[in-house]
Amino acid sequence: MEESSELQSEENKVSNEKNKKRKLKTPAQLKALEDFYNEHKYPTEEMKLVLAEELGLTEKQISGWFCHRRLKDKRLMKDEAVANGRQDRSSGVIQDRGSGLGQDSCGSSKHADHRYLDPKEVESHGLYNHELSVADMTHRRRNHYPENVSGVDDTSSESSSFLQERFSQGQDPYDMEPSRHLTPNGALPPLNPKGAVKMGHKPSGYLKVKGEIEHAAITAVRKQLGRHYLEDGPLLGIEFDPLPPGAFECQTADTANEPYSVANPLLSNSPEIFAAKRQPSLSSRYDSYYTKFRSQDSHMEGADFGSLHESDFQDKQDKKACQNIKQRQSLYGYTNNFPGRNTFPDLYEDSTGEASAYNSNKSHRMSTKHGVEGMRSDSASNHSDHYEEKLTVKQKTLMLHGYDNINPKNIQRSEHVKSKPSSSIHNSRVPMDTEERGLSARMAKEEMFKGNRKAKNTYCDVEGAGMLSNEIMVAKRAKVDMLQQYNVKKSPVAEMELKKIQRSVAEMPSSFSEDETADTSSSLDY
DNA sequence: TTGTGTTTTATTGCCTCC
DNA sequence: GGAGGCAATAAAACACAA
Repeated sequence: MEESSELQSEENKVSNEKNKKRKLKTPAQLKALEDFYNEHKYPTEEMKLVLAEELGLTEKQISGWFCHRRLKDKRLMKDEAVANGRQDRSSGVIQDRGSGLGQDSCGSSKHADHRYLDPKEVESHGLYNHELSVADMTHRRRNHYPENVSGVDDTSSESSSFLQERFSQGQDPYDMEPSRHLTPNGALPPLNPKGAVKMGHKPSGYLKVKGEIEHAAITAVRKQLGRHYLEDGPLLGIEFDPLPPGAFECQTADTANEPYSVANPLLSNSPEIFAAKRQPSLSSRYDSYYTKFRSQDSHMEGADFGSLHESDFQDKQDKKACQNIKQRQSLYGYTNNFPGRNTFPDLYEDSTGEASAYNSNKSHRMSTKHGVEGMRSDSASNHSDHYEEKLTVKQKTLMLHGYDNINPKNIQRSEHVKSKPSSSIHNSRVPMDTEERGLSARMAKEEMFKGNRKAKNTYCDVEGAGMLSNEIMVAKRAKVDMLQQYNVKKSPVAEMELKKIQRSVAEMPSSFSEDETADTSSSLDY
């Protein structure tokens, strides 16, 4: 298969000139192109050249493919817009596009068409509904090649993520291209929520915002309940001990405004709460969701590993195994192919639109981190749980090596993955331009998904057990370790990477403690 | 096996921008 | 005027039902 793909690629180059009979792109080429397209809808000439070189295609073919791909996207978005329009009219629910914050920029049908957008803007934003379209299509493509795309595993396939690394150095954990969810050993990952794409129908506008609406409703109820609402109250059916006399004597003056802090002193200083109170507008849907999620998880600070769904866990582990390979490649060969741009920092900081939507995501993640750090110190002081501290270190090193082991900015970004939605989203809120609004909505969606999974898992872990926080942490830790071991066994690539990283860690400056390096090794599987 | 519909690829012409 | 992008079109490849 591998040989045939390469052969076919070579054949493409030669035979395309000889006869005009069209050649289908190999699955690996398609995967690479799709991946790249998700990052850069309008690749520069250099990018095209490199892509062409990597994929064994001509630049013309690359250009043509991207052109057609954009057309395809546009077509799909039109269809979707029509479908959504119908749905929205019939349901009368909040429009999906833009999810509130980005509505002005993405909600109008006018913007459903690339033609009305600055191409650069389109690229850097990603049109709002783009992910779904691409996901849908890549999904279809995967069906189109039932023999398993990753089974090709030829050089082009290798170069796909590789190229992505080179040009974007970003990985959105919630990107929905199935191609990225293929495991390094060629097996399809276990079903996960993202697999819902498989259901064939894209989520309608209503379905997509339904969860948000529910959270908003919960928040509303919560505010109505005021002090009576206990975030971390006992499970239903548990009887309370009688309160001691005077138990309510020392309430804050305005408890109605501080239901959370009453319920959970840990949160009283939370900037999230502050922000939630400050933000009664549309965005409060997310804010309140974050708050809810965080409250549920107030004892879980630092134990985010266990809160990952195993499928996602596997996904991330698989992706990282591949990424690590690519990252190392990028270190010795392609760190700066394009002078003046496309280095990682450049991609991050380039605000001209060349950088993909990841830029914004990353910056968000970076900013998110700070709030989380702040909260972490809070919870740490309250919990005095050494496991938590250890996990924090572990997570840091894990993220450092698992995601981005080069760039400090990337490290920060990686922190975001484990971080909870934080106040910095709100605290750093300044008058947003269109791009930021659209981005904000998207980020909120991402965070919501993470939060959903996390909250669910948290509940699962403590369900009916009444565990003390330490026990919870231990349980979670054990779960994480188990999953890590499982993933090492399951993924030979990850195992190989593990050994390689271990070697490279041995060469690291002595400032890295042994503990950290040890954690790093196991964290690879994250 | 065949016919039909869909998707993908290649080509060409036009338009816009620099 | 050249480069890049979009749109239209043709044709090959593919999926699927009869």
